[in-house]
Amino acid sequence: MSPKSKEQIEIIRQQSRDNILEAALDLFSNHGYESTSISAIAKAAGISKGLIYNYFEGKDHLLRSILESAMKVGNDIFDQEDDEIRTPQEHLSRIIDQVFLVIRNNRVFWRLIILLSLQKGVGSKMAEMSQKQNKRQITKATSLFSRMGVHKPYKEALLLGALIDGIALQYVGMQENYPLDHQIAHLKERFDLV
Amino acid sequence: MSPKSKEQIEIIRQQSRDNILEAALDLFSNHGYESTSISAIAKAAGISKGLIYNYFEGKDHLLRSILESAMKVGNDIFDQEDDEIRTPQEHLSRIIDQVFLVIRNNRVFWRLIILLSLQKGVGSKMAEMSQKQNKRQITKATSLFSRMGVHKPYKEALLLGALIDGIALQYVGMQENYPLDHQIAHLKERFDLV
DNA sequence: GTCTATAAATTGATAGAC
DNA sequence: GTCTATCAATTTATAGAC
Repeated sequence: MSPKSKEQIEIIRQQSRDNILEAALDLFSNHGYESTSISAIAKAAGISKGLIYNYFEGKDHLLRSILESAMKVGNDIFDQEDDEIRTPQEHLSRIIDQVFLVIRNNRVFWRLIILLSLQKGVGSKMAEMSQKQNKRQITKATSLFSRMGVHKPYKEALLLGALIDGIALQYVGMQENYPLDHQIAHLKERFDLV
Repeated sequence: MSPKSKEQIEIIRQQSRDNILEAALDLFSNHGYESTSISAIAKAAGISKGLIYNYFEGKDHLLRSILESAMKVGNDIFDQEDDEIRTPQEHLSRIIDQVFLVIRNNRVFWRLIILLSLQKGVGSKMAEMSQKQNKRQITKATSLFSRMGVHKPYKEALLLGALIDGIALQYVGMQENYPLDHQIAHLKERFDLV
């Protein structure tokens, strides 16, 4: 009846979907997955409860959609190679920059990831994926430290991984005013990447 | 009626109380506070729902009891001074050992602490307390690094704090087989504490 | 495409029996 | 000291009106 084209309908659907996802991410991240009700999401998104079930099969499916879409963005950034990098120092420095760029641009999302990685349940699978990628990066960092002539490259990489996780944890947990740039700068200094 | 003395009754009460607290801590830590129901706690403790309300006013009071009792243990350990320590290196090394001793002995509890520190809600107050103590330790570490002749003592202390948090996060999040001792050893090496 | 009304199950919490 | 029975509120999820 109404003269809307299929494209316009699709746009509206996408907007509604994204609106729900955005509200859900914010609540999941701030209050936790289990303690966030569908009603709360609907209220935050300014819509009715019923509409959510029009776009997502259930609460768990909603969470998985959030994780999948956001994880995609993260992977895209990590996979881009940079041919202009010459020294292992530059390479490591670049990786660190990319990691924190992703974290900075997806603060609420990463708080949710950390939250889920600590809990059994729905998000466990995602936590496993995250850990697998972490291992890959440890391997890469080890080889780079090795090329740098560091004495214990594997141990160094492991420690760097813990340090990055720690800074990320403090950053996403702090309300604001966290000296992220200072921490990154001093981190690079301490690992001879400057 | 029954010939039980007041002391015996008190012992039974204490046992039941501790039994509930233990079950609740385990579930809160593994599945999160909000997603753990009173029914689940009762089942895990092998008792009825009603009994829980005989010992605790409600779910929030139960959580606070857990935090208070466990936090007490932590404070006791941190506050003990050691007069035999001479060099700032030894002092810092000792502090690090104490921190990880507490974390190691209360793994599930610290996972809960981190969990709560990331979420708004019931545990926020505890997270604030934890952060305050963190600041005190940063100050102490700064002065010790200063006495060691480190160039940027405050930045160094801040980075050490993040590293400790990161190792702790990985340790409590990992199922097992985390190389905690290796990480601590290499951490001390990298900060010239050996 | 969105909403309201409602069903069915679960939650935190209480009262009273033993 | 412990349990069972039960309440009121809230939860996820569905069906049907517009």
